[in-house]
Amino acid sequence: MDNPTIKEIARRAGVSKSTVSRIISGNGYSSPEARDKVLGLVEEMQYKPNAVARAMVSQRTHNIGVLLYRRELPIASHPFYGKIVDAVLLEAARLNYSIFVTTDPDMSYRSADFMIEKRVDGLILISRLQQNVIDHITSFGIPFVMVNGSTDVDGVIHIVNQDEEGGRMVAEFLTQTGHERIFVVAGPQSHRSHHLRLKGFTTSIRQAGIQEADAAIQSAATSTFAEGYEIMSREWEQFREGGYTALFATNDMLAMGAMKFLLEQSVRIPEQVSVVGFDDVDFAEMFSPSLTTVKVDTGDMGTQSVRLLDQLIRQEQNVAHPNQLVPRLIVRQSTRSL
Amino acid sequence: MDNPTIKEIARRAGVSKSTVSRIISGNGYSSPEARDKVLGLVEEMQYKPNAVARAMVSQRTHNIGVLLYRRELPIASHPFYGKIVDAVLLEAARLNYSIFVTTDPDMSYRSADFMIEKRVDGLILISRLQQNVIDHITSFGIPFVMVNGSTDVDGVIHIVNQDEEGGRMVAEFLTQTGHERIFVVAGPQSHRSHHLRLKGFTTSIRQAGIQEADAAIQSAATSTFAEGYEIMSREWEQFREGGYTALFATNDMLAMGAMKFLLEQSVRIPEQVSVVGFDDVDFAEMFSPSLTTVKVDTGDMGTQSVRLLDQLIRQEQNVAHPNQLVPRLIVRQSTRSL
DNA sequence: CTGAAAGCGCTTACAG
DNA sequence: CTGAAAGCGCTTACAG
Repeated sequence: MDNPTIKEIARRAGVSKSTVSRIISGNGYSSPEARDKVLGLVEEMQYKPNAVARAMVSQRTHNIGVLLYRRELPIASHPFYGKIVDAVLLEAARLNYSIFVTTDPDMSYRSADFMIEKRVDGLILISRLQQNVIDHITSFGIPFVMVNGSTDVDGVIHIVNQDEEGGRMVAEFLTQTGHERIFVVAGPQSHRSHHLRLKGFTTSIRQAGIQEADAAIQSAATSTFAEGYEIMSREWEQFREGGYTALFATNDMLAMGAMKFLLEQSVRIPEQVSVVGFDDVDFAEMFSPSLTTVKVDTGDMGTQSVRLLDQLIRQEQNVAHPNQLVPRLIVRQSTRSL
Repeated sequence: MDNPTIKEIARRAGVSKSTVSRIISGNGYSSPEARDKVLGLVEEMQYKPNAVARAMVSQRTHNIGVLLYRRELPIASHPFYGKIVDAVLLEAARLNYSIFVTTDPDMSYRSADFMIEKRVDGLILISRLQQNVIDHITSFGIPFVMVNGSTDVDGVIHIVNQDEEGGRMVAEFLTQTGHERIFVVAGPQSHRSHHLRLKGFTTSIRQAGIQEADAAIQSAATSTFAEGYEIMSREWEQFREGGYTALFATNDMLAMGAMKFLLEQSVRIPEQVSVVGFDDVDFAEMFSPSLTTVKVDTGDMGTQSVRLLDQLIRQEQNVAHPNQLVPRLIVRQSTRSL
C-alpha cells in the first residue's frame, strides 16, 4: 500500500540508491543496463518520487501560494478574481508549479504564515491587502508579486490594469455618443482600481465640458451586485428626476445590480438609459441586455503573475516591472447613441 | 534571510534540538526555564517550523489536492464548481489542511500523479472523471472522495444532490401552476446529474398525464450558457409554433442562455413563458428576470467532502457514506401561474 | 559509471 | 526534564 522508495528500487535492482536517484532524476551518468533495470522497476512498481523529500534537499518545493484577501464569499469563484486564479492555475501547470489557494477572511498574517511554513517558493497576493501584511511577508524574504492590489507598494511587482485610462475610455464613449447627464456609481475609493476608474472618468468628462456629472456620483460601500441594486433603489427618485441618459458603474457587478433595479422599474435599456460597467466578467455578456463594459485582461494578469514570480524565484537579475495591462472597450446591448 | 532552524534556536538557547522540538510542538516535558528561553527566541527570530521537514517524518503533509476535471475554462471560477471549491477552502482551513487546486484539461492521470508525488493526504475529485482515472487513484491507496461526479463508483464516497428528486420538484411545480406544454433543454446525459434531473422530471410529468413533453426534449451537448442560447435559437421556430408555456433546463446556465435568446425575441418572461433552471448559481438570482430554480447545496457539498476526507485520512472506522443532499425549489421572477 | 557518506529540518523512542 | 541517535526519502559531492 505504501509508496515504494528509491531504497526499495535499489534493492530489487541490485544497485545503490545513488544510482537509482541519478537514473530517475536524469542527472549524472548511468549504464544502459542499470537504466533498463531501474526504469523497468519504476514502471512495474508504479514508483512515484516523493516530492516532499526532494523539496527537503533541493530547498525548493515548486509550490506557489495564492493568497486571496477577501472578507466574504465568493473566493475562488469570484467573478473577477476567480478569472485570475484560473489563469494562474493554467500557467503554473505549464511551469511545473502546484498552487495552494488560500484565503484569509481576517486579513491577518495567519494564512501568509501558514504558506511560509509550507515553504512555498513564492506568493501571489490578490486583492486588498494591508500594508502591514506586505511588510510582514517582505520581512521573510520570500518572493511575491501583487495582483490588482488596493495600493502600489514601493519596489513590489504589481500587476494592474490601466484603470484610469479605462475610466477615460468610458467617458469618451458616452460623451461621443451624445450623453451629457451621466449617473455614476463609484465603488470603494480605498481601492486603487475603483479610485482610478472614477478619476479617469471624471477628468475626461470635465474636459468635455460636462459639469453636472459631479453631483451625480454615488459612493458604493462595496463592489457587489447587491450594493448596485441597493444604491439604485435608494437613489431612484433622484435618478428619475435628474434626466439621466446614462449610468456608469466602476465595475460590472455594481452596474448589473443597478441595471436589474432599473429593469424592474420597467426602465428600458438602452432606449431610456445606457449602462456601462467595468471588468468584463463573464456575466456581463450573458446579462439581458448584455453589458457594455471595459475589459480587463484577467487572463494576462494571472499568466504574468506566475511568470514574473517564477523569475523572482529563480533569482533572475533585473526582473522588469510589468507594464499596466491595456483595457478595451466592449460595446454591447446596454448602450446606444442619442 | 534564510529561515532559522530548530538547530539555530537550540544553539542560542543552550539546549538540544530535541528539547526545542518538544517545546515547539508541545509534545513531551520541558522545564519552564527552557520554555521561556526557547519561546522567546522563536518570537524574536520569527521562527516558522518547516512543514516540509515535519511532513517528512510524520508522513502527513496536511495538504489536500482538489482535482477539477474540466476540459475548458472556467475552472475555479466556474459558477457551480467554484462554489464547491470555496466551501472546500473554508472547511479545509478550519481543519488545518492546505488545498492544492489543480485541473486536468487532458482528463489524464497527469495531475493525479502529480498530487501523489506531492504526497497529499487525500484527494477531492470534482466533476467528470473517467473510471480509469479512479482505478488509477485507487491503486495507490490514497484516500479520496468524489463530488458530483459523472457516475457512482462502488465503495467510493460520492457527495451528490438528490437530482432525481429535484427534477420531480420542477415537474410538480410547473404542472401545479397550470403548465402542460413544457419545453425541455437537457444537458449531457452522460453526466449523472443531468440524467437524473431529466429522469425525475419526465417520470413525474408522465404521472401527471402529460405526454407531449417527450417530443419537446432538446439535447444539449454541453451545459453552458452559450449552448442554451444556441439551442433556443436553433429551435426557435419549433418553440414558437409549439405553444409552450414553460421551459425547463437541467441547469441554470442552459436556462439563462435560452432565456436570453427568448428575451431578445421580445418574448416576455414570465408573462408568455415561464423558465426554470437547476443549481441556483449566483447569477440565477441576479439575472433579469431572476430565475426560478432548484438550489443545490454546493456549500454543504464542499464542507462535507473535506470532513469525510478528513475521516478517511485519519483512518476512522466505518466512515458513513453521506446522504444525498436535499434540493430546494426557489421560486423567483421567471415563472408564473397560468 | 558506481557506491558510501553526509545532509536537508524535523520528530521520536530511548537512556539517563 | 534532557540529550544523543536514528530516521523520514531523497540528492549531491567525493572517491574509486
